[in-house]
Amino acid sequence: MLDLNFIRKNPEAVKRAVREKHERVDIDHLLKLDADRRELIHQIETLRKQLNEGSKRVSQLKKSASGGQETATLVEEMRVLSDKIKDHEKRLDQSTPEIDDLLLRIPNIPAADVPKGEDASGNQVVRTWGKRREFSFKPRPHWELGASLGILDLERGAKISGSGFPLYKGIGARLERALFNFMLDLHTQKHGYQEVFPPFLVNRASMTGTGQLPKMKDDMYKIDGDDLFLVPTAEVPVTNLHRDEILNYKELPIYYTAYTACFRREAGAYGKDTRGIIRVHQFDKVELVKFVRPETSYEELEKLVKDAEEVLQLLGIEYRVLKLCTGDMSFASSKTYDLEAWAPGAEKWLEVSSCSNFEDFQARRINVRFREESTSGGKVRYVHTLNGSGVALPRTLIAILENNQQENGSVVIPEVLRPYMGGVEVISQ
RNA sequence: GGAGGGAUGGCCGAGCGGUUUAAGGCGGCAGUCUUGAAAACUGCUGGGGUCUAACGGCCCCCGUAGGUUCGAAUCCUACUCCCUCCGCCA
Repeated sequence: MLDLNFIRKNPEAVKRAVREKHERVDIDHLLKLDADRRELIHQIETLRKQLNEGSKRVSQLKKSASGGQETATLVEEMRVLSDKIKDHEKRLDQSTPEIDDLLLRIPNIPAADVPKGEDASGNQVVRTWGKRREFSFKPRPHWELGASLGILDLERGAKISGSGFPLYKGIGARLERALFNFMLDLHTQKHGYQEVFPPFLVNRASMTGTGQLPKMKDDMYKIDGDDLFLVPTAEVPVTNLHRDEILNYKELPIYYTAYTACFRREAGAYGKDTRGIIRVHQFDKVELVKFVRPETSYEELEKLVKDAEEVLQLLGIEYRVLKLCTGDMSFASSKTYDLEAWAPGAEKWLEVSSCSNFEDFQARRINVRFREESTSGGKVRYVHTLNGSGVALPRTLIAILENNQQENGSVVIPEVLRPYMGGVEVISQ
């Protein structure tokens, strides 16, 4: 959510951001509603002041126990005034939700160095890492490898739940577990993140706070009978951890990492990436979340990306880093880097991480602030929030299977995972 | 699921229709004293909105939302969350 005061002063910049991110919000209409609202507030406050003064006089008159008639007249006057205020307040209550709703639909403004672009084709490759493996045979896609190795059973997953709910078995299940344990250990032990294990169901306020609602409501699983949603990413519970708090400057920066399963309906993505586990309704992910001082957030974004990259480097997966253009970045983001791993079987780059600086956009929604040092005036300011996958599992698993496959169909386990696998070096039939 | 108890500022805690402009304490910050620190003393110390060039003024916030009243932290209703006990249960 943007600062309404900022919108008043910079309507053109806001309109540009709305256009660039392909949103539709009538900013002029918002400003009109806002002006009306402020006029109404002014009226109410004037009336309320009169009411407060009148009530005080009633109190004094009653105490002096004189002028019964005067008191009765005044009380009657105040009753009329009170009704008038209630009437005005009703009008205010009608306009406020519309303003709030419009505010929630305005996207964040892209940072100055974000490339302009309409869609994914406008994204810039910032760097690549790793050497493309030369295969002496035609690399097979992960769904074939997974099935023949008996570690991935999509048919039975579909039987239990439906298409897009993968079932990992045996050494495959262990590999999945090894991956997120490895990632959590790396981030907690080497990168200084605190591990949290949050709820997988969250309430509406949390979903709205991080920006999934109202825009993405069709992409989420909603619990029937309760106002709860399955988390589409750990970003939601972890970022909401400090909702409505004022942090001490000494606490910043705060780094959290969390494993959760993630649930996404992927409405509107039907027919895309239907083979294998490239796009599924349930997947595992290790998330990185930061709360930082505003001055440091872009520096913190670069560090966050490096932390995610290290996961891929240690796993020996070829990847590239993209800086997303205005048209392809998410609603709430100021600047986003995507990490894409190379999958030689599926023959495409797969997004395994998306790292964003939201500046104060989320902080404003979830009301997370911090108090400055008293030497800086002790002012209360919004923190900046960041997050990124560190990293998403199914596609990382795909990259491992497809990159590390051998001609006989077996797959070599990356060395860093072997301690988590009971020393298993190769998955074979 | 059933029965009770509770929710007040960063924390503890008073208040139970009108000097509440939310007592008091703790914590925090600044100052005095001191070579420095501690102690003691003094002062300051929540958030939001709105008007103003600014100084500052005014309005709102005592879990949330309604209601009663000239006036609500205080009375009424509903809801949420926490605690205790019972039942059920991994």
